[in-house]
Amino acid sequence: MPSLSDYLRSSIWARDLPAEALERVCAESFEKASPAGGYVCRRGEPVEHWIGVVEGLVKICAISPDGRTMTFTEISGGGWFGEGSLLKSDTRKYDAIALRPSHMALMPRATFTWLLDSSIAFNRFLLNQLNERLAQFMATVEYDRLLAPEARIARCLAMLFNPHLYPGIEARLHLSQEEIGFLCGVSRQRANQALRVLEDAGLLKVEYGSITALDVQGLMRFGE
DNA sequence: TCATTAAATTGTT
DNA sequence: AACAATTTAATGA
Repeated sequence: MPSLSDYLRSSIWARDLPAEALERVCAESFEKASPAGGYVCRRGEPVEHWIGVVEGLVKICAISPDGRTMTFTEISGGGWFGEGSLLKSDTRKYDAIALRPSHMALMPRATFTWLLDSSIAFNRFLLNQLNERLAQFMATVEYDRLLAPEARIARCLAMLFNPHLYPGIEARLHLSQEEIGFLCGVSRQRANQALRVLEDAGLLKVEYGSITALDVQGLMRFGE
């Protein structure tokens, strides 16, 4: 696992920062670990940090009043989240839960705000990240309303390989079929069935507790 | 290292 | 939703 300092320095947004700015970011940020199943942060909490996943996998999710869970997206190593909440002065709107033992980098609000006020490069990065996220969620609504379940699941999974939002993602994703169901808005049974169709199409490989993407472009085009 | 057991995940109805 | 089968992880000799 990379050290916190190495992790911060290798983040995409850090590349165009002057050395002194990086020093300050490293000095003020800190690390936090969460066990599998543990909350990284919860809905309703005050938002004090921008959060980067150093290692592991974190889902951003909500739970319905009757207990059903739905997942918006999964953040893997290299990904950052929570900037939307930091830009507003409001409590956190969603839960973040570690799906595997995970390490997070926490950048305090003051540091984040300072970067925002002092670095055009950082602003450019954030604008791009917000734009990519908006595109992802617009696409999700589109797929949800226009596509058959198998194509929807294919594209939900393909979107996790967006290099802007999830720079450290690997072809093999350690997600159970139940979690894939939460992510794609289908039952575990439906996810199971769809995964086998996609495997037969040669687009991914299904294994115990994980899937391996073989053809992300193909997943994105499935059902056209 | 191997066998046993529990827990997690998947397959099926 | 429930149940059975399978895979992995944990434990202890």
